[in-house]
Amino acid sequence: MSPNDRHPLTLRDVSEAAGVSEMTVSRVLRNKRDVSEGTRARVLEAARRLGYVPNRIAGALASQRVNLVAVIIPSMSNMVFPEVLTGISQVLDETGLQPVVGLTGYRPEKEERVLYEMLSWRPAGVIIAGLEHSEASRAMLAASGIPVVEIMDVDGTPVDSVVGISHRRAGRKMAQAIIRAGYRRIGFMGTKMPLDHRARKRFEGFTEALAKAGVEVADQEFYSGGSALAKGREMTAGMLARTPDLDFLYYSNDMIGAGGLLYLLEQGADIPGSIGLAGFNGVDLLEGLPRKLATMDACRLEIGRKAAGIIANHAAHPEAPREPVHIALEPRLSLGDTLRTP
Amino acid sequence: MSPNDRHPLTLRDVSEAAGVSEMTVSRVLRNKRDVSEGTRARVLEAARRLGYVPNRIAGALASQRVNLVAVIIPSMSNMVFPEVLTGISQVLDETGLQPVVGLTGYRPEKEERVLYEMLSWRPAGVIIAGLEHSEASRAMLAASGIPVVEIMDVDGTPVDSVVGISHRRAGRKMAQAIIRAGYRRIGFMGTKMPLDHRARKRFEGFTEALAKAGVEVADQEFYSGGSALAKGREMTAGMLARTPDLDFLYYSNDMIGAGGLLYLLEQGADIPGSIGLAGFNGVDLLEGLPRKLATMDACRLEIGRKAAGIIANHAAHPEAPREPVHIALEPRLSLGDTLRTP
DNA sequence: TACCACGGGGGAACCGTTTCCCATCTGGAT
DNA sequence: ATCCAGATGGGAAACGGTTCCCCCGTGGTA
Repeated sequence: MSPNDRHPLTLRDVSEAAGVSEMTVSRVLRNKRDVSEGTRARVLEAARRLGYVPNRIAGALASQRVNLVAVIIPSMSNMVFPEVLTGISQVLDETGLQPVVGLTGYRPEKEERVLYEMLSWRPAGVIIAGLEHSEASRAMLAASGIPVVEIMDVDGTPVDSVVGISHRRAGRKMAQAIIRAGYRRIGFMGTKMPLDHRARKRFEGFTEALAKAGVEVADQEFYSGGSALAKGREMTAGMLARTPDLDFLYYSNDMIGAGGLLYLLEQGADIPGSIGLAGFNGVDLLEGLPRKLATMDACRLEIGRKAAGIIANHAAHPEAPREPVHIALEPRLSLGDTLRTP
Repeated sequence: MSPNDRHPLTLRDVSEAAGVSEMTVSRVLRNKRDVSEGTRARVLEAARRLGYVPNRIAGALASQRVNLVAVIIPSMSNMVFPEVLTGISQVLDETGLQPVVGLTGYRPEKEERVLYEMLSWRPAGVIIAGLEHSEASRAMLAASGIPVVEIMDVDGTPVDSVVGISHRRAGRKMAQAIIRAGYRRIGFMGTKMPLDHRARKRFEGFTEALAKAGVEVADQEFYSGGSALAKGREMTAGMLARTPDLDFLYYSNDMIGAGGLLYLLEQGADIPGSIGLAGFNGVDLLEGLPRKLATMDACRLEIGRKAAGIIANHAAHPEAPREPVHIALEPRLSLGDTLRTP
């Protein structure tokens, strides 16, 4: 308010304005006891009038406590991570903790840099996607001394806590449902991302369960970049031209699955009679499609909420002994209208 | 590495291990001059061996410089803000600056709290969605003394810099295109969000331009919650049942527009002959639809990149005089297959 | 009256860096 | 031999809070 642009306000400025010591101002602003109602009101009024905003950097240094939670994820460009973030925010909002997001672009070196950067702020906890990290990253996480929650995936050895689903199992479950429904000539479409370990694990679980039933993937194709919906369309057209006798198409995500579904509907395909389809993720976009695509829910919101809960819990009870928490959520299969019942 | 869990490592630990002073370690780690190659190597080696991660809190306090950029947006749940964030990250990644995201849920009080929280970390800049803020928020922004970029919208008075499009103009442009194409009985569907000022401005611009042509919106409906694609479907069905003679439907976002499009295609409607459609945003999802929905690109990625660029520029030249930058991007109309040419 | 507990508030040290300035050493010029 | 510049490195004082401990005054109690 007062055009005192000399230098950002400090506790001292407020204390002088209120006629008390800096200590008292600090106590008032942190809602500590040992201050009378009168002084408290005076201090609050002075702080408000001056437009004082405390300096958390100094506060954090002195108290050795930081209200930041590092969240490290590969990307924002598909719907999955934003939804995880929404879950994290929902829970953290109630606790005074603040998420800080870092993006790795699925690149381990980038992940390492981002992690280093984040840890240098001494956050209250780390939420990081995946279980696959560079040696150095794992070392940093382990040495940080703060709670770490690896999310999305449970197939592997976590550094500390973990919240996710088993993608291998998700792949298997889908394969089993497909086999049970009587499909045998199965095609697979997915992203061309060697570093997307979760997609890989789903595919592995999928082929493994097919093998158990004596079935092999009859055709497969991988894409990268571009609009997923359009890619699903193109790839489906291409694959069916190449391998016309397919009776099922498994897509590694709902978006390309939806593209394939729209394409097949236009072609007048008999779904799920002569050809079935399934995707993965359970995005709510599917609700509005002409037919509901079979899919498997990845529990994204819940993963975010649970992970944030673990960090929040540690932050609330700093002295409590640290037990790693391992939560494996169960992806729910939804048959939709594109996977016939046996 | 060494199981020295006593207490997080400090410069002192590294300096002792390397046999130099803390100052020298600090210089090495910040790539400053005045250190011989030999010492530099020894220090680096010691830091690596110990697994030292600098404490930026202390660093920031001492140097009065912070590499964080506050990004304050309403939500992550539609594709628009994640894409803006992607743009911001792309640019900030090159500069050593780190975005910190805060979510407001379109609520001014929440925005105020989040902003306060963010400013208390003394970030290098603030990127905040929209031009409408509470009195207190505007005061905080103005008093903060750091570069502020308001994004998405240019219809209003910015606190400092601004990057966005004119939503009013976007609405007008779309209305003009519709009128020019000869449509006259126009229905509107949008979100029921009194606090989504940008949607409101688009609608205002839209009706204003229609009025100029002597046309009024013949029917309108607002929704909230749920899957946008499904809502678009339902609302379209409902509206056409209620007002069967509509010859155009304008949707406030592409998702509900896509729902409406899918519905009408199923009904075998003659698009764009007897009924036209248009959405807003230019999401790349539209590429894969059976017909391409007419839409208007909101330049989301570019907004993020430009806004981040302004902050990065200020951070790189701290002493340069601060000129507010005003950038109005031009949304591109794309006729797709659902808006006939005149 | 002496004592003590307690409410209310202040002072000093410290958190781990960076900034600023000074000390030392070397080698070449004088 | 002396002087000085440049290279290299160290020391002390911030930075703006919080923690910990102490002080003062008051009022009830023995």
